[in-house]
Amino acid sequence: MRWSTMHIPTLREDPAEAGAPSHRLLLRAGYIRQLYAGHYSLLPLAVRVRLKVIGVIREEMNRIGAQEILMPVMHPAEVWQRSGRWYAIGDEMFRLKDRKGADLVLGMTHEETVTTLASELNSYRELPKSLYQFQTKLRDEARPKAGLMRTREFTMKDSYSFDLDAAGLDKSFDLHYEAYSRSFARMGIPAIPAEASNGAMGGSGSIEFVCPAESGEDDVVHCPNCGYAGNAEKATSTLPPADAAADAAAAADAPERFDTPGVRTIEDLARDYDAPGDRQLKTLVYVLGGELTLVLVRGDHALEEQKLIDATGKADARPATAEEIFAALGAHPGSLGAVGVTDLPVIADEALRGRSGMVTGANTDDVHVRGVDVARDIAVGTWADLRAAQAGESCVRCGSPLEVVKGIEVGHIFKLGTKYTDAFELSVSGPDGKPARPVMGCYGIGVERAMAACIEVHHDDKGIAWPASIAPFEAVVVVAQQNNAEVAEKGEQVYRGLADAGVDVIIDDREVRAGVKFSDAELVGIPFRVTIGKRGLAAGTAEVTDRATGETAEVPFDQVPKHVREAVAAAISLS
RNA sequence: CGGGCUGUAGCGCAGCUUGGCUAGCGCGCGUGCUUUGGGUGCACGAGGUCGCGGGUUCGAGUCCCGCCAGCCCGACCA
Repeated sequence: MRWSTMHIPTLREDPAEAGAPSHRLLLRAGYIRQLYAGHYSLLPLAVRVRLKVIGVIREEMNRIGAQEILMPVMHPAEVWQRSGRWYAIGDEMFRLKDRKGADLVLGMTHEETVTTLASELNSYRELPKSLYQFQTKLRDEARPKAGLMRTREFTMKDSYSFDLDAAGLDKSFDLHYEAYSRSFARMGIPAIPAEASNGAMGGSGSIEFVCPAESGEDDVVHCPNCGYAGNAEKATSTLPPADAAADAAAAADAPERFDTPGVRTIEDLARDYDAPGDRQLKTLVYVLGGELTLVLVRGDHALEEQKLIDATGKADARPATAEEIFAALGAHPGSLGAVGVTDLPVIADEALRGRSGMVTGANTDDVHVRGVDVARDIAVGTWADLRAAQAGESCVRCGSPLEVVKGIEVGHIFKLGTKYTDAFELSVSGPDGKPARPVMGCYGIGVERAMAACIEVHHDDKGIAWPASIAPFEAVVVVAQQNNAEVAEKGEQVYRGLADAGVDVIIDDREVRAGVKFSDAELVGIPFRVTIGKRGLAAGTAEVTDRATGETAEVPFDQVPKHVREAVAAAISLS
């Protein structure tokens, strides 16, 4: 490939609209251009990287025995109606009508479609089976952002496993876990596997792969000591046991009301009434599945909404409005409590179990109660882990202090169960001759997002520094003096030598100053730069420079192909 | 969907507050000379429905109203 003929529109200045490093660099280095919000054209360099990412994932999927297919982007509404998601999903699904007026869906994922294919599985002997594809997904994201990080149109590698039973699903799940771990490692993406909420996908378990990055949207609770990790929506931590003596000291025979004029917050109460946050009950009011519900957490804890949803199975959760609250409890937020409340469901966080001597609102403005014994005074209907784990709390596995890191969700694997095989009434003949319902798993990797995540991790002030495994080219031959016939010819020779040695190489044969070529090579992020110039010509050497480290080696011309090929191989095996 | 901000040449911006002759600057682009291993220097040149629509005015890039688009924060995110 020749730089002089390739479309690589690099920009000298940073584009104004780009915030995240990957967004800025993808634009500036000539990889992508925006058509409109959330929709990007991939230019030649990006297409090359995308194909390499796909290549890595494809190898790893094939390695675990998955088979590649390709399903349509556009689906009849019927299959989505059959699974129920036609009704369950809101504005995020693109819907349209064809000329006959038939309802159609632009696929945001392919569980329905693959399950219709799987109807041709007839016997347990055909299981397990994993099918995968690289296909465009369309999602009407409320807020596309950060370039390729969050778009409305993107490529996803999605795979779907079918097994005879739960044990089989576990195995397929583990195989995908391995394939994902290997894929991300090969692409130089330091993805942390984190326990995650299944969310609306349902099913019995899920792990998301999170690449730590400032620009990420996920919070992951992570133990640097033992490696435990969980999405904030799911992660737990160990708390020190409550101080029984202190509880006893604050306890009372019955809850005791006391006036707290002007007190609205946990902090007010802690400061003015000797009630530290961990001695308070925080009473939140939610509308869960249309029903007003009291949610209790410790005063110094934060509710994790997803845990509330997971614990109750009610996906339509929202905080109640001040009006709804006043109508039900007769008080405003700041003076709410669950003591004596029997007409509303109460769900409480596990950290409150067994506590006594607690302080909470009295459901009268400017009045609180103390000496509350949770077991005695509150009609808790459901106990659950509801609080958000926080940095500094103890790891549930090893007890070390946890940290909270921001990251990008680059992959997610789910145990689905039989939600879709039930809906489509899929069955195979089991070993006993009776019908058996296959259990499914689904597994996704965002291809362009993985590219963005990789850049977030591999860049510096000069530009991108791709891992060799997915770089658009492995090496660039820079002809330092294009107008010097001897230098130009030597550049061509070295270029051919590298190509013949199997190196994915581009020659920068443009009639521009050497400085421009150096800057562009660094901006674009090609791992190895082979510089041919007058200096080296006399000595019979080229300079081979490592993009990531900046280290340069003088290499005799005839050894350049071998040297670079080995350097590339080493770089690829490293990751 | 709520809050904030921004739309002027391919990119980055000034001009708007206080309306006024032909709308400017830097980068990039073209031509020529120059320079030649870290985005050279000089000269000449091309490139604009000032986001769109309406209004006020003798006159609107500038003031007013409406709309659209984009960015950031939040909500949302199967």
